[in-house]
Amino acid sequence: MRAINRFNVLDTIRRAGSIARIEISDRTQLSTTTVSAITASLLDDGLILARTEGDLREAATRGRPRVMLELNPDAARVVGAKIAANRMVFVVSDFCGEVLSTLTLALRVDRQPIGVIADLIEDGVRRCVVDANLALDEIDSVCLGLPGVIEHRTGHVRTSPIFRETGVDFAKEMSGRLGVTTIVESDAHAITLAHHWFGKARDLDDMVLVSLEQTLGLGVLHGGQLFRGAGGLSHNLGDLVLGIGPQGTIRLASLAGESAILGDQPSGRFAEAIRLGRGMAHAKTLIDAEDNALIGAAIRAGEACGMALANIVTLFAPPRVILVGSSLALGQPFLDSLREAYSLAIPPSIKGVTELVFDQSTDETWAQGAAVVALRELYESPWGTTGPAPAL
Amino acid sequence: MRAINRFNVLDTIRRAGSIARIEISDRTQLSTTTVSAITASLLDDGLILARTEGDLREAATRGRPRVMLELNPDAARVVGAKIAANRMVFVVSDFCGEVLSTLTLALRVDRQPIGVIADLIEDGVRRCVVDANLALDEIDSVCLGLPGVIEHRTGHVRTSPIFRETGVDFAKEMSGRLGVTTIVESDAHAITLAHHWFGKARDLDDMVLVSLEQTLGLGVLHGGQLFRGAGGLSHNLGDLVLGIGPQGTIRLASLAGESAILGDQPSGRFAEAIRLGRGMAHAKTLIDAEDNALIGAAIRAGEACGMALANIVTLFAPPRVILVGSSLALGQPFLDSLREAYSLAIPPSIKGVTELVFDQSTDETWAQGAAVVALRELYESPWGTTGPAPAL
DNA sequence: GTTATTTAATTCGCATTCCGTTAAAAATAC
DNA sequence: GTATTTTTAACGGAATGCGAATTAAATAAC
Repeated sequence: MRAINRFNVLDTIRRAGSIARIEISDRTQLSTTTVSAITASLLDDGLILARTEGDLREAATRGRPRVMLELNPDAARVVGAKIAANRMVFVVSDFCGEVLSTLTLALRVDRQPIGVIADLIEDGVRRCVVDANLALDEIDSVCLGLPGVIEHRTGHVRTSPIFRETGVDFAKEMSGRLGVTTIVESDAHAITLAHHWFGKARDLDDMVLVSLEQTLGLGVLHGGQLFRGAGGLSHNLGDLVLGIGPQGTIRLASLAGESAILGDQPSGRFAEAIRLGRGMAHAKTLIDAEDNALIGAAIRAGEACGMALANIVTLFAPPRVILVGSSLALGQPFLDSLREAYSLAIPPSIKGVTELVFDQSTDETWAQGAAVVALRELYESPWGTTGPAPAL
Repeated sequence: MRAINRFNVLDTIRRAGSIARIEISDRTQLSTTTVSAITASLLDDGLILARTEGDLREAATRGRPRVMLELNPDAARVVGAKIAANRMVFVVSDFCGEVLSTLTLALRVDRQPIGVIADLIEDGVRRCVVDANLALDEIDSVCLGLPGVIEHRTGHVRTSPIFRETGVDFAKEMSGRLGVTTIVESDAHAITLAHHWFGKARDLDDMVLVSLEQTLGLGVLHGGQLFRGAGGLSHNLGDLVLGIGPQGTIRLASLAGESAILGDQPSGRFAEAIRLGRGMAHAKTLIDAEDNALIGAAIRAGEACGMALANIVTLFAPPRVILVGSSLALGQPFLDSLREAYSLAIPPSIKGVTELVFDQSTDETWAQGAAVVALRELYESPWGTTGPAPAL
């Protein structure tokens, strides 16, 4: 009981960023007495801080000025990471989700043995922590966001484009190496929470995010919680079947995956750009130069995505869908055909329910999302009402 | 707080059917003291009953015998209904979900004006209540399960094959006519809860149900709760897009809907059978007689369903999928091609996660599911942990 | 037939937590 | 200084939940 109220107060403070006790009691429907008791205990535990100035009401109010409460950034530190096939981005973040240090490693890791990848990640985490002037034992939790199908609950990576192996118990592997609790999560889920806390879904507890990267991922937020399949399984949109062709099933990934758009030849015109993680940017310049083959690929990919998107909206009917990922960089041809296919495929009965939003986040945002996953586990919401955060 | 525990105790009793206090305290982790207090209040309110005999342990145990507690069937009565295009089925059920009376009306209502349909439903409800030797004012709640896209929260019917109009506020309409709180819910959601309480998902809090009737519907159970879209919107699987053909999008309904399988000619060979609601049964006899046109249609429908099913499993990754609905009556050709297309389309990464279960429930089960929807509202789960019920 | 044993359920007393009210303290505007 | 507003503190009352002891009801043992 106390735990619930305590969490609600803490969560209210987080959402508001900075808030007076009276306001907390207003929003949580708790008496000022109780709020005072709980905030006193939170202050005691060092989870929040009091600031004498900062009352945002009209400067000229009489009466005792409000004491603003806010999260204590130093209450915890976590590391979030986005692990992609050709780059890794790490952030160290404080208890508020604010980034303390960033590290980007541009290197191609896919198809390396697990041990090598784990080595590189371990290295990145350690370096990023040092960059933040911290030691690893000051880190409370680490969360790695990877592409693929991941069982969050068990930390099992069922399949991932960056692993040769399937069924890797990666959370255990990394926890052992780092000596810090390590969570493994789908990168799409991470960016979904990032948008919920800081981005374009701050105002919503229900939404869907589609990530168009090397892998096509999905994040569904329902009642402020990530919707996970059995065992906390993440979704892999690329596995969606769009039809049956002459040589078997046609999956979304084969039309709209990175390699489908850019071509998969190891010695092709993109090989070098892709290796450097600049495939999509390079593609964009070629499209601007009216490279018809590429424009065609982008249009086909957009159509496939639009159709898949319509199906997802049919199933989830969210008020908002956020599209993110490197493929957005393809620009007009891709986006226009996506939008067109979407509006063609969306059934009339739910037209107008869903709003499409495109967002080109930096990789840092993805890593920050992973940090949010870690923070949410620390917050340990008893009844899971973690909601949006303040405008930064 | 008390409300939570009270609900949990009540729910535990419902799931167990018959259970001693000590066992409740075991399962709920509440102290025997608290359980005693709560059960006393439940007994006082007439929601549960005590039975001296019925201790199921080995007959020869020493000690004070257990007093078994069970739901009081008379604590509430609800009406559940399945409204389909060519028939209506009503049940009156008690507080346990047990059926007290049934009424089936075989009549074609689709495309009638709202007023006519409402008249017929009102009539059916009233007659079924009388059949149960009850008066309407002894009914606590009514729930109507209809096909289509329905906003449970508002009682709005966005689209339904049985209504000419769109955007009908049907809950309000029927509440007014009956003078009883009336809930409107998707028929697929109703049968989903029926399976959760009484059927093939008693042991699961997470599962997906696909209903293959005139309309193709979906029910997703997540943490013991129905997963609803924005505004409690129900899903319409028939709107899923399977590809783009020469004349626009190809939707699942156009391949696997009832009219797609049976043909849509008003004067066709099925016209009469369909009108009588025996379309699928008739089709089955023709298939058994090796009617190739129909077998072909069934196979195409099965393939389309299997593919759509694989996509749904890709998105939700439930441990079990239950398939229900009249189309299952088509038999081998349909089921085999469905299974084949499914196993072809299911991505290897989640192979083995999901178990397919086919179930040919009677219409009464659907109506019973609607009754469960009504009962759940009465139970008013504070934290929504309503789970499975005992084998009957 | 009486007593001991075992198990189930209830009663009693205690601790916690919350709320409401009231009062006091703090801090500022007028 | 006085008025105003926020925050803290204190007391009483109410609800809840738990542990320990007690009662209840049956069987086993003698």
